[in-house]
Amino acid sequence: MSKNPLNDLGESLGDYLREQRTSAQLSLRQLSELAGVSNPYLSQIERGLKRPSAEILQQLAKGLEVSAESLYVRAGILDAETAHPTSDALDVRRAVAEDPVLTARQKKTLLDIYASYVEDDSRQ
Amino acid sequence: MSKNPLNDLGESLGDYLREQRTSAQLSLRQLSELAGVSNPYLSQIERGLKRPSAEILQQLAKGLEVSAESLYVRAGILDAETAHPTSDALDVRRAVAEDPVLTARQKKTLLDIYASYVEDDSRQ
DNA sequence: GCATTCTGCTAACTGAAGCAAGCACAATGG
DNA sequence: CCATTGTGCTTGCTTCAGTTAGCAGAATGC
Repeated sequence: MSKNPLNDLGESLGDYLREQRTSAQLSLRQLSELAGVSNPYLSQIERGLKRPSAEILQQLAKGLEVSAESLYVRAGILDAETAHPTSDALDVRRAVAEDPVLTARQKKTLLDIYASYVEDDSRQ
Repeated sequence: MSKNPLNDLGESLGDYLREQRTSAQLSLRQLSELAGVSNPYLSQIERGLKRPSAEILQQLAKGLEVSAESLYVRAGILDAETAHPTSDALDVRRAVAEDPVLTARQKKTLLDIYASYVEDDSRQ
């Protein structure tokens, strides 16, 4: 149906990036300069036409002063789903769940990441 | 000197991967099957000839049952240095900060993501 | 009115990620 | 002694991330 293979993730990442960029009062070229990428490429990322590598995401995160992980999650390359929560340290989970400013989606993201950390720790 | 552009990171990642694979008693093909990549490509990754994308790294991590994050670090695409958190909504922050099973780095990651959510929310 | 300088976007190219097919060598075993 | 099946590696090929060069429109100023 869609000839564009990266609709879902690409767009949500792109939207988020553009949102962050504009709210930071940066032009495409300014951010591209900060992040060390070309401005047309950044434009394409923001419109969901290209999906940036993790390296590029890290650069962009630095330029925008947001966490690289948050971009990774948005880009779908950090996901943390394997998790079956262990029964350990419920404080973080509860604090996240009860936080009034987070959206349900954001809560899920945080909980997933947290779960992956806990699982990882017990694994190795 | 070296005609190979990705010596440092590529090799340390490759060495680590091969180490993990062999100690897990897996052949190239077995792991490539588990991770959903081709076996020649995995071979090249392990020898530092190719540098895998974050997606591939995630798959490999899953197959080896190690954390994706550890591979990202080895691949040089996760580094964790960025942020300066804002001062808002202390509950989640405190719960994360005081969690005993999280590493300092993981705490930082979670706090960064949380900060980006909160910042994003108050921004717009 | 026209030049400058922003803004974002398009087009065409380069280089490398990742693939399928297949090779060379050991070890088994009929 | 040769077929089979395992190991890892090499060779081309396709696809796409990321590039440079340049276009179209809005805002400034001479």
